[in-house]
Amino acid sequence: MKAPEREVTNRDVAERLTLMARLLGIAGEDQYRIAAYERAGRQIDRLSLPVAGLDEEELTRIPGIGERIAGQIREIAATGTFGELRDLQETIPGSVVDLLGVAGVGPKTLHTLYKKLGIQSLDDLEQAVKGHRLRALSGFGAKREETIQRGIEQFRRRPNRMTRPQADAVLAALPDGPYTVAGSYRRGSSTVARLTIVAIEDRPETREGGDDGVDVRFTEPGRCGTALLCATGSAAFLERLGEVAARQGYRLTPEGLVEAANGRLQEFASEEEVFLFLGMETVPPELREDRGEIELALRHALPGLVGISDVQGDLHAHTTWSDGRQSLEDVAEAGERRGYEYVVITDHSSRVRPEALTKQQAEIERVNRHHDCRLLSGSEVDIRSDGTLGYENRILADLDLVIASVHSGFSQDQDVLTRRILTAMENEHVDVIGHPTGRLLGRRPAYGIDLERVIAHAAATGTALEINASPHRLDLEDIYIRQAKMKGVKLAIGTDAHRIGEFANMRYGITLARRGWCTPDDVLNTRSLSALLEWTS
DNA sequence: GCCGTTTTCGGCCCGACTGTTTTCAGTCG
Repeated sequence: MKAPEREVTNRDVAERLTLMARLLGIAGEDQYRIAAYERAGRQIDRLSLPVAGLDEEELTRIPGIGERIAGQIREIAATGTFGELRDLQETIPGSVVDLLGVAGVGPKTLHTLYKKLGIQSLDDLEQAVKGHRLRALSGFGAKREETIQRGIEQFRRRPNRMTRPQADAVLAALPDGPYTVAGSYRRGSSTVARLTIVAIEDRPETREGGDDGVDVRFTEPGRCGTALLCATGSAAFLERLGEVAARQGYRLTPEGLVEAANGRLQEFASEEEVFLFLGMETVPPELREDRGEIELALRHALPGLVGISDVQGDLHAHTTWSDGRQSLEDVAEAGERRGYEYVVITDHSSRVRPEALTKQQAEIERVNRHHDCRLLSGSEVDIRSDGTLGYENRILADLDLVIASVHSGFSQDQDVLTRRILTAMENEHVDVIGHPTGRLLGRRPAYGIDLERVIAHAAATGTALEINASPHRLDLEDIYIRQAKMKGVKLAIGTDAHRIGEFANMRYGITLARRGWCTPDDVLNTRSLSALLEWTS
């Protein structure tokens, strides 16, 4: 038995257990046994206490962890894995497990494909689809072959980019030291291909760092301004800024501004000093995309962007009443800790029967008596595939805020999908369209809708569009946020929090709103409670 | 596999949707 090379984290344990669940699924095991491992994995993942130090008795006190899995967790803590998992891994290659990432392929399908057709890899699967070997199996037909073929194409195209939490994890693992994160991360991009950091040293050696997907640039304190500016980009922004400098007789370099006439170097300790020297307003990193910001900065006319401190509440939260893991009390407490005036409870219409919704409203009133942060009664109501909404109008009329979202029928053609959303906006009770494009970063592309039509109709009907702040969605994308804002459409930033920790994702939503040039006035939840309620009524 | 208990085995979240079926299984959220 080999000891693990580093301390085993809860994430490591959770990953092992989740992998066990997947392998059992492919092996065709009992679904409840599979579910037990999935549940255990989720449970460990959300635990704040490090699980590696617990003994078996303490472990079994965690809901969903019994004697068996407790023993396996102890084994993971000691050796990095566990025997039963190793045994299963020997019978099922890892390349088979990866196929679960193909949309339309679930555990049951994969079990059949693996056992009956011996499919072990993406290439195998594609060959089988192309050779029409799937439709020979019972339960499979031409349509499923097409679905899986689309899934394969999408899987192959998936970009190799980090989500922001993945990037944060890489940054957290870096050794301490004076440095600033630059690049697209600093500009607030929704995903990051490569991390760029500027390390500040008194006597920088001439060297290039670049381990572990991190690009390190060294500078000294006196030159930090241009170094950071150049490392932050974007390329288009820097090119345009270079032109501004050139018109004044300078060349922009990471070391400083070089006088064209005599090669003398002008150094700057901060970005602000560079912009000041060039006679410009400081351009916030989120705007540095060459979308007109340089011209405005020269005229000192940049918009006053919305900031996290402008936020008065969260407009999108789930609880245990649907698929969330937090109670109403948990939400009220989380809102209080964040200094919010309100949080809107927006459980899924598909999971809360009308009678339960009435009960929830009573419960919300009860919770509100004990907390300063006011819970509002809302819903995330499905826009069903036939275009109808998940609740009748008389129920929607009773709610403080209604978010309407598409959760199904993603593959409908663009016109049908677009019209579903337009129709939803026409309902007088619908206040917000949730995650308007439905994308899941790195997993699923945006569904095909005509966003220009959606934005125009949002303006016409006075419906807000959501900026979904979940780092796995970050939906709407910045250029559409800006288009919406320019048409007078309000943006509703919601975290879509399913558990307490996710309220902190608001910062991602704010970053995205800033990339869309939003001022506080463009964002619905910068309003006070009374102003918000006035807007919705 | 876990849990709760009618203490040793039966139930485990569920609704919408799709495709392949003629009543259901699998996927997805």
